[in-house]
Amino acid sequence: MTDLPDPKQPARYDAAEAEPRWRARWKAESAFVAEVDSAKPKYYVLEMFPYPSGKIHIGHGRNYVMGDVVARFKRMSGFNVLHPFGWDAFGLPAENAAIERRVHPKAWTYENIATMKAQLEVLGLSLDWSREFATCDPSYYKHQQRLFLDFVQHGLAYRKESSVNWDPVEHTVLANEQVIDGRGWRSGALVEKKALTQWFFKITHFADELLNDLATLERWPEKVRTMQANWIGRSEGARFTFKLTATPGDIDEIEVFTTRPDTLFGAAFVAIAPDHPLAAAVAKTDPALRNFIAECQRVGTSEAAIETAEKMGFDIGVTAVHPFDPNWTLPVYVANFVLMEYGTGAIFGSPAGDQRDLDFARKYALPVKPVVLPPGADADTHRIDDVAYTGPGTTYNSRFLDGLETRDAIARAIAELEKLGVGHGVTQYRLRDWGVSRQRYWGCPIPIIHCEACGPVGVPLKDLPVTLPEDVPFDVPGNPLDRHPTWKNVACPTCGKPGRRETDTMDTFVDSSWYFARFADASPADRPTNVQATDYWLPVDQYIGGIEHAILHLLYARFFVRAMKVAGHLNLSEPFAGLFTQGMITHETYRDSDGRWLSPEEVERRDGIVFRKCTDRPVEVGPAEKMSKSKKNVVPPEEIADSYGVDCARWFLMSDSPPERDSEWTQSGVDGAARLVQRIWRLLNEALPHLAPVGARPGATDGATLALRRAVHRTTHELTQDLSQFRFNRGVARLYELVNTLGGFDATTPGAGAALREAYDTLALLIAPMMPHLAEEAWALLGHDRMIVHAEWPAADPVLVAHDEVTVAIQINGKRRDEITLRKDAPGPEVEAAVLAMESIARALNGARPKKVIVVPNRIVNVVV
RNA sequence: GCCCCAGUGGCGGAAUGGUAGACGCGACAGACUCAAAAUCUGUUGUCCGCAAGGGUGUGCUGGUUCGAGUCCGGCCUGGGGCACCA
Repeated sequence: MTDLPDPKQPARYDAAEAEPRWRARWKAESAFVAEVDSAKPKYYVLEMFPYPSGKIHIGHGRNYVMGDVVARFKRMSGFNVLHPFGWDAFGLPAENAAIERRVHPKAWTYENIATMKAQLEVLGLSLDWSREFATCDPSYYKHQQRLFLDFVQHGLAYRKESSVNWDPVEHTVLANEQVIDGRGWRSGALVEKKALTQWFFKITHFADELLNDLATLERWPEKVRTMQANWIGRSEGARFTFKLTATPGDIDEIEVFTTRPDTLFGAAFVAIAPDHPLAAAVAKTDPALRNFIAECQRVGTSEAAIETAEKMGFDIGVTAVHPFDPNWTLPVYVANFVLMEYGTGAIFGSPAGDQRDLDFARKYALPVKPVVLPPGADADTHRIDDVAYTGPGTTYNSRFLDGLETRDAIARAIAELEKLGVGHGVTQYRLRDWGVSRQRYWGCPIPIIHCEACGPVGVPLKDLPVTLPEDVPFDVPGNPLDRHPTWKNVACPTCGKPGRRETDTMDTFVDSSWYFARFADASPADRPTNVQATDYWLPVDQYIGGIEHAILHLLYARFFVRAMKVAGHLNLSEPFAGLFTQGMITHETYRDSDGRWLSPEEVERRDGIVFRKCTDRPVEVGPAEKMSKSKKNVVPPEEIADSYGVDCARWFLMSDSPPERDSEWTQSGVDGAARLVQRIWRLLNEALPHLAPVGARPGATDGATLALRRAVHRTTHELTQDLSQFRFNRGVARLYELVNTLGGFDATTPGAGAALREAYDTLALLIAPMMPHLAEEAWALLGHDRMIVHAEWPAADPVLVAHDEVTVAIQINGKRRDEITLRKDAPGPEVEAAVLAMESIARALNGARPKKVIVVPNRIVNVVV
């Protein structure tokens, strides 16, 4: 029996066959390799590069597909597009894998990269792979070491002491995420704070610039700019000193910072950080204070842990003299909520004007004297009970500040402090310098040699890169570089005497702070950047990544380009002209009865109950959460690619949810996308015999044919806007509407051949960014010789986009009562007359006389009675 | 604890201060079929009503406005970040 195709049942689109074929052609023609071309406008689109954690899941896919849709759309729109890819390859998980599975971090990382690259290729991304690198490649981190040395030279990197989370059992520094309820995640030991001398980048040098330039980032989400501004936290206030009545450890004063010097007459106490020098001095002779400080240090270094811990203080028995009254002394406390890193590590507490100070005062029975009278309040009756008044008002109970408004009182208080010579007005930032030292193996070595005679000396450029030794064991916790028998022993480059290598490596945020610049030209072996290439390609026109990077990564990158500019490696200040923060793909989570996470592949649903596959063990189903390896709620892209085709997955990822919001991966959504793919293919095949030849242009049309043309041009117009504005889900809806219109159009309509040609050509072009393989297949079937990746984005005809009639709702007192269809832009009086003549409106008015008729042209008519 | 964001049918969501629920999913009904799958057509916020029509409805609450999902105040719930996860 022969298998003749049924003319009524066109063959189904075979994605499994077509997709690899088109990817091979793109590759063969190097369709996505970018070259500098000054004749064309450039467009650099970049998705935040991934950490090679093992496998790509469809949640990553959303990020890359989004970027790819933009890249393909811009390429078709005439831009010279750069769309590179690489790997953020240093990091803690590789070391954890080494400890847990006895694989070397390097082997583990490069294997993961190979796996993930193969997965990515299936997604059909229009990437220029010729620029690929991993940050753990010595050919990349070599240049990072050079940048580090340049920063040292320009005073942008320096050493100072700061504290880390220390696991006293494992003798290891712990990351904040490895501290769980104050204990080490593996050892369970109570974590201690430990001071180490570490390297810092001087990001505070650019604090003002980083804050002010946020205003220039017009294509960044407002919320990200707000978050960064708050993070930098510029505040104006005063720094001044309290003289002490005793001088423990020869310390005779405390410098504090405050934004509210106007509340000084409400002061009840002075509080210092547990790691303040005065605390240490007093603790020498006070065992109880030593215990208190030790207790504070068990909280760990994270601000969240410190802020959520119960507020506690310890009176150190020293008093401080009020700067405005030598006869007024205040108790000095060590308090667990005062941070050494912020301001001066000391504050004064004015309980009536600060909630935390008030809680503290109530707890330790300190006086609460209100000094700011809220607007409208009465001085005789205004009381502070459990709620502090933190707003502005009129100063009272405050001697020479009495009667002044908050603003003036602040200025007057600062003037007084200056006159007395004990303080001055200052601008303070919450932003702290960036600590980059990590006591870990799998990171970029800090290219420094410590010499007893010369101090820290930079490794000479000719000796870069300082590479990681590979013969290291991971069965003992701690930093293998520090324990290595030979690696750290090296002669001082300056004097030749025996020296020690710096065994700390760099924070992995350093790696991701300049990779986008290296992508402009990843080839130079002798310098970090090819400035000609960076001048052409940078800044990144569209950067796409998760909102979780809104502050740290993006701020560090903004710092880095400024520092690189100082060192002569770049000519710009802002790395990312446009930013889009996409939401995450979520999926339910599954837990076995023993509490282990299970992947979606390991479970099955039977009669609505979820079981571990092939067993009777029920599985606990958790809510949809961010896809993450740790919770195993991931879906691999190959699974979808093999069954439905990757275009289907791409389409689903762009549909439904707005891209900035989280989106749940569901099977029914994938099914819907698969139906659309087949529907397009079927409609195209059915219409094909009726199409005019390639290049035919529709003449004058009317009726259904004109309506079809209008639909095509309107969709083109709207989709162009939607793609430009990252409204992919709306664009998807518009394309569904167009396909519905095509499905309802009779292809045998006389004289419709040219309009149909236009419609199907346009449809193929419009779906090309989201479903590139199907678009190529359709384009070829439509008789075009060149691939659609080289085709031009269609232009909408404004005449066909415009509507000549509009339907306007009619309200009476804001409630919709009827509607009326009028020609577009009909003048107000004409609309009003038409509306008032309507029988339904007359009935609804029931004889009442309209007081006012509001006519919003082409929108709405509201009759007010 | 602090900073930022979100909340709309059974579900994902749409809506320059101007017809709330586009589009998709699901459900229901019908067509085609011996039957099924696939496909196609229709209905689908909710309440009252045979219908015409009307009430009600965007987390809660108060306000601004001719008009509020949208703007403002106060809350509730969920999410992101908090400097060593990336």
